[in-house]
Amino acid sequence: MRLSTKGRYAVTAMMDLAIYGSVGPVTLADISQCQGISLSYLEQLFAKLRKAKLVEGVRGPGGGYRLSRPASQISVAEIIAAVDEKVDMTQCSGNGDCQDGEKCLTHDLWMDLSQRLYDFLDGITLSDFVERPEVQEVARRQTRETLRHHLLFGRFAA
Amino acid sequence: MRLSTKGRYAVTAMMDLAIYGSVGPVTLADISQCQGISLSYLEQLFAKLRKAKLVEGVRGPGGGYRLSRPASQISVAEIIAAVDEKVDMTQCSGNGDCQDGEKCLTHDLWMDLSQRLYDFLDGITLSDFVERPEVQEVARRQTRETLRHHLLFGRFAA
DNA sequence: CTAATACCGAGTGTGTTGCTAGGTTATTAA
DNA sequence: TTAATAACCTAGCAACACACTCGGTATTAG
Repeated sequence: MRLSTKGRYAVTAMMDLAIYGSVGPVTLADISQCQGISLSYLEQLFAKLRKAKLVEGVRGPGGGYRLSRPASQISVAEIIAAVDEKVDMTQCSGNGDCQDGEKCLTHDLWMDLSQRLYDFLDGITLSDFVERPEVQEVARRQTRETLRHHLLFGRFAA
Repeated sequence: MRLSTKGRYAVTAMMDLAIYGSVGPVTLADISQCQGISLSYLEQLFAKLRKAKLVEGVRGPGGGYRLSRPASQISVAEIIAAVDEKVDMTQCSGNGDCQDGEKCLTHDLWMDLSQRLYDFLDGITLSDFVERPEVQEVARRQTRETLRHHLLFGRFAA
């Protein structure tokens, strides 16, 4: 379980999908502009998120990305694990073939801590953030703006 | 709050100090051998841990490192924060000077998650690991070995 | 058809990681 | 006093991850 800015980008982008996804697919261009992340980098991140079955892409105009599951069923741990590179996991890679007991001891202790951390992050879902009142507030306001924006560009024009 | 193998090295090394520190200072050479980490790299990590007042160095033969506080008062979060490099923290670095509310929204949500994570890791101390029965078991056995080792080299010889 | 958008791959500069190598101090045991 | 031990310090380096640019293809709505 590694945690860096890469994970933060992925989580915040997924938050955007959870918050604004009710209107329709969210484009990476929107996220790129709002979060200040490069578009191509977002594409790489979403390639992994898509491979992990966390999001679905919708091609063509009016397309974008949407969550492939309800926000309440997507945990922060899943998102971070999806964009994480495989990490070496030390010499004794879970096999327990250490040279002496001392190494295995601290190794096990770390695995214990690592598991606790994963469980903690696995217990936090995207809906935990979406349902906060101030988010609802801003989301409502910004959804109107998004709608207005879309109307300006004729996306939902009758 | 970043989390990588660097943090794992620091935490496991601190676990060693907590477990075997009762006998006396623990040398970096011992940790290096047991954990399979380079000695110089350990020195760099411990330079930061020392700067963060988490450990104290004892020079000369029979020297090494010891915890500067009881294991029950050293949290995992402190250790990881000590060896972490300063991270950029996005463009809007806590000032809230984002261009639009949307960016600030997810930024705040991430800060919230980040804080929850820190609090979680701050609630886990080194003593949580040292006090586990199987650790006590191995530590007792290995302490004998350590003592025997020291006796072989005349460290505690009368 | 045309524009929008996902999707894909190559390449690039920068920073972190973990290491090697080579020292200097401080302290202890002989 | 001397020699060994171990902390402490600096510089440099190879490998990798990070985040980015650039260029392209495929799909779909209007």
